Amino acid sequence: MTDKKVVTRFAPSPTGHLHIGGVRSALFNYLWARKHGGEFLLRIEDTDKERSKKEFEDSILESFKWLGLSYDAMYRQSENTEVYKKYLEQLIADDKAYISKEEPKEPGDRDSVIRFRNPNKVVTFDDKIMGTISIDTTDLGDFVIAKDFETPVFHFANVVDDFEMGITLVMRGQEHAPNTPRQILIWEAFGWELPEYAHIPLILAPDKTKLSKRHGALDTREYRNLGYLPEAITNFMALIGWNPGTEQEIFSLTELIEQFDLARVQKSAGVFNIEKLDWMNREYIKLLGPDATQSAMLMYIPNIIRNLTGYSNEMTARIAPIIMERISKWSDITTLAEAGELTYYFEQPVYEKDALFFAKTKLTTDTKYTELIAIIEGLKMRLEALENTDWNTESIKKSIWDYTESVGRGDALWPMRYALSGKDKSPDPFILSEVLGKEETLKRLDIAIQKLQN
RNA sequence: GGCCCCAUCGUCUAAUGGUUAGGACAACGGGUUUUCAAUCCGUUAACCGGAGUUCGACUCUCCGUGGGGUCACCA
Repeated sequence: MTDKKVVTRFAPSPTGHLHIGGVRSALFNYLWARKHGGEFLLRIEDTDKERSKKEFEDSILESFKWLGLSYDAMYRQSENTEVYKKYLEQLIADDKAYISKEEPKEPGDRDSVIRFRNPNKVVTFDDKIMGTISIDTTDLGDFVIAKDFETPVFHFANVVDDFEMGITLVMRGQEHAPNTPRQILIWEAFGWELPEYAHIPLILAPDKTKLSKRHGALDTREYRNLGYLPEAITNFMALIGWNPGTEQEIFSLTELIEQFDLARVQKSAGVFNIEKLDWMNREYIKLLGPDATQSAMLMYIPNIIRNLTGYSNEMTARIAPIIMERISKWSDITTLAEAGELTYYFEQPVYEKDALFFAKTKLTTDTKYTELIAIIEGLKMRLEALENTDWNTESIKKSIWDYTESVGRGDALWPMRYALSGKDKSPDPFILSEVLGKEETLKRLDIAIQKLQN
């Protein structure tokens, strides 16, 4: 096959959304094809008429688009019935298969199916990842390959299509490995040249069991909705079960195409580690420009913030850089907002006056209120002197820095920050002052003074 | 249960017979600092067990143990 053009495929059945594990199968097939200038095909395996749904097909296609995995052609098995019928007839004519009378065992079972005449032999194949695998197919018996001429079953349709589409490498999850011999039997019955096989390791949940619904988000669209970036998803998925052998961790899709190598694919299953995904997603967020982060802010800021009387899109855009520093995915914006961490940007915070005192305050207990008032007045006076046009973090800091040093930084900066945010934890007072604006900053300092006077 | 596959820090992994077993995430500690975040620096932490083979095994072989997959008229 050395000179043959590489053709790979991803063959999902539209009985559910694109599973996150499926993303990696698709990705590896995509990478391998692109790396070799070959073709990557998408084949919708919708032979199960009851369980296949258009809605799932749409969802899968949508996820592909989002992930940026382009395919060269798309097929549906449901549109290929004539071809299967032709090959089914051929197999029966050659006495490699036969129509079998059955006693239905379960509801829905037919009283007649098409069975493959199993030669009952040991099938050995060379897997590009697992190595040589040898399995006795005897206990498979004469397995069913079609319910009738119009209704082929997975193994048969899969083989026929892989042949018809000229697939050179069948790469899929390791759960398919034990099924491969029966498919090889069908290939051999037709006398077709076998494709190569590569069974990639499974992705496991943190408890090392198979990834399933109860482990959380599985549908690729959920990751999109949570605000993960597609580049982070593909990068992260590529690194489960594969590594370049170097210490590089961040890869664009293009770099993955260049560096991906089947020879370096793991044999053992890997756990899906969401913390590392979060870290990686953050790395990608850091690469984004202000436009992208601002529109993400606008999109993910929840109604509890939007409904505040002081709300403005302008403020939301302005605090974007501050928020970006403390999130790893867009939905964290919502989480932050819902935890009350964003409210003070839009309205005067509510707090107790004693909270204005720095924990390690040097102020004398019996006169501390008047002392603190004096400090805040001192801050105000210096800030007022700042021109509106010069109202930025650096100038603000410069204008009060020496003063805070003279009265004790903590005793000045803590109350200033508290007056602006009403929170024990927040960005520093200089940044806060800048985004709040001169007028609002002075107003909040006044309010702090008023509180202290009562 | 039969058959198949797998086995290095908690997790993703590097190592292709000779390394102080390396990196990343996480965790922890520290610097910076008014708090948080960010950032920088550092620490803890692994070869599943037992026999071989060999001068020498994480690396090779066998057995055991553990984990996973698969055994449909689903894919």
